[in-house]
Amino acid sequence: MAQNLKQRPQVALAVDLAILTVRDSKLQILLVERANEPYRGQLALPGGFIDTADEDLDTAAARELAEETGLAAERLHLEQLRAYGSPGRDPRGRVVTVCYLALMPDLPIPVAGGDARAARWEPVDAVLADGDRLAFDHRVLIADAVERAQGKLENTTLGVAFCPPEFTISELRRVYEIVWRQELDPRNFHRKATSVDGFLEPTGRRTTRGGRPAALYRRGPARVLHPPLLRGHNHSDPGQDKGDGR
Amino acid sequence: MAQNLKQRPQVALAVDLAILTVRDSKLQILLVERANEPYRGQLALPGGFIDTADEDLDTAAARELAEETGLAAERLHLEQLRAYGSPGRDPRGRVVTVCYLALMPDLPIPVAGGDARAARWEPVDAVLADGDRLAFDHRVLIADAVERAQGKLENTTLGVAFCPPEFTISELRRVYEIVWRQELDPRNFHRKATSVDGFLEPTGRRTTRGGRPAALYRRGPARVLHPPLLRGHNHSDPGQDKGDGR
DNA sequence: GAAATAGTGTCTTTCAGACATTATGTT
DNA sequence: AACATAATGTCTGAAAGACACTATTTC
Repeated sequence: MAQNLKQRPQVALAVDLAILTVRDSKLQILLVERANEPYRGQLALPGGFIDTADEDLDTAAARELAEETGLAAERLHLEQLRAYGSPGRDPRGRVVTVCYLALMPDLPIPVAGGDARAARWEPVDAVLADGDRLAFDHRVLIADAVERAQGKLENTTLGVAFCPPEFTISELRRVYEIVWRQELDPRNFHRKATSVDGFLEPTGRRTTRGGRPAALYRRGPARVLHPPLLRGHNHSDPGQDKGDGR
Repeated sequence: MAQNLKQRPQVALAVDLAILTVRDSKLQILLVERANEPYRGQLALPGGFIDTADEDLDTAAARELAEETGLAAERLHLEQLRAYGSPGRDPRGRVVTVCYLALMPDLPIPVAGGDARAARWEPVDAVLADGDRLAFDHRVLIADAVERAQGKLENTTLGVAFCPPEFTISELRRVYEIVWRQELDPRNFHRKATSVDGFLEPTGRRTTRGGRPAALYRRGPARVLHPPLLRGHNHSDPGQDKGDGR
């Protein structure tokens, strides 16, 4: 092992954010247009290099998130996705990035970030379909982030992370349908959501809109779903190889 | 964003391996005894700094795995766990490590690694119970690795990664029982394992041991379990907070 | 009343959990 | 025969999927 750290090759370390929301009936991701080379003019995940030498990865991610959205990280879900470190992923040199996944409700906030970069929401489907618009290997990071988010909705109560503080069961179901790209039966979903202990807490209040007023709920204390809320089998995919292994 | 990478603070990047196996009816992990300061004499995950500047993270992990076990990574399951980068985690300075999780059958191989370090199997329960034996923050990495492995067994067919090329259903069940620390009904497990399409392939061969000979199976092409094979509810844990969020 | 959306109920199928019995080898 | 382990079967209850109906609001 290393006697002296300075003798070791060092790398530049960055933190990138995959901030997802459900907006306009689509799963969208916050992207910035790069002002400088490389990939000038293309879209990239917000992020940046670790500035202070004594900054924790999670802290750095939370800081970036606050800078980009103006939101304190405490109010959002933020978790590490994974690290990416292919040698050629940044033309400037060896850059390893740790990507974080954030889930947030559709707030009117993000447009004006702390710095000059123009941050905007983009539908993930469109962005993934035209990967050439994306800088670096961010197409992969985004795909991984979406996959992680989809899985989270199965096993945890994080669907509510996409919802405002008070929401109806229909709104929550629409989140699931959009993130999973799959229609769900409203009655079965209602039954499941209300039967899971600690998932939803009734507020007593109701909406007032088109049809019959819907009951408003807030997030409950539960964090895991037992048993999970499963996506329907994708029978077109026999589950042969998800490419996770080696 | 950075004009010049060299102006950015750089960090030392390491890759650590959490190599798990089921051995001696216990979940065990391959650890090395540190020969140098810091944490001299304590146990640590095998790993090392990224040597060549042009080495991919996955490649570096596979190389370390081969050095440590003498096994080609193609035959094992190897996946990235996550990155760890707390400022104080290495007293020598800022070191970010990317931890990889490997699952392997109980092979008589690992003892003699390529280098002089004494690598040995240790039961994870014992190591986690006495965290003071471990160097750095490796207690956390190991706990995370075990948790990931447990989850993998629910949703994927990776239980077989702990088994030799041919194995019986009882052996597979024991893997699940040991990793999950939970007894499973042999009959229900047998039913489930054999009913999942592509999970197991009969070899036609049988064991010859104590009681009635058991049919031998090999790993099938399926990689995901649909529906998942769930651990029993842990009713002592109401699932309030898994500490994943922020 | 018509339209829109919310909420409840029922039937069926699938699957997990609990448990008994039979099968096939060794000593 | 005694023993050990493997394999199959049966019953039950929980939960998912499919589907019909009732409820409450606005226009």
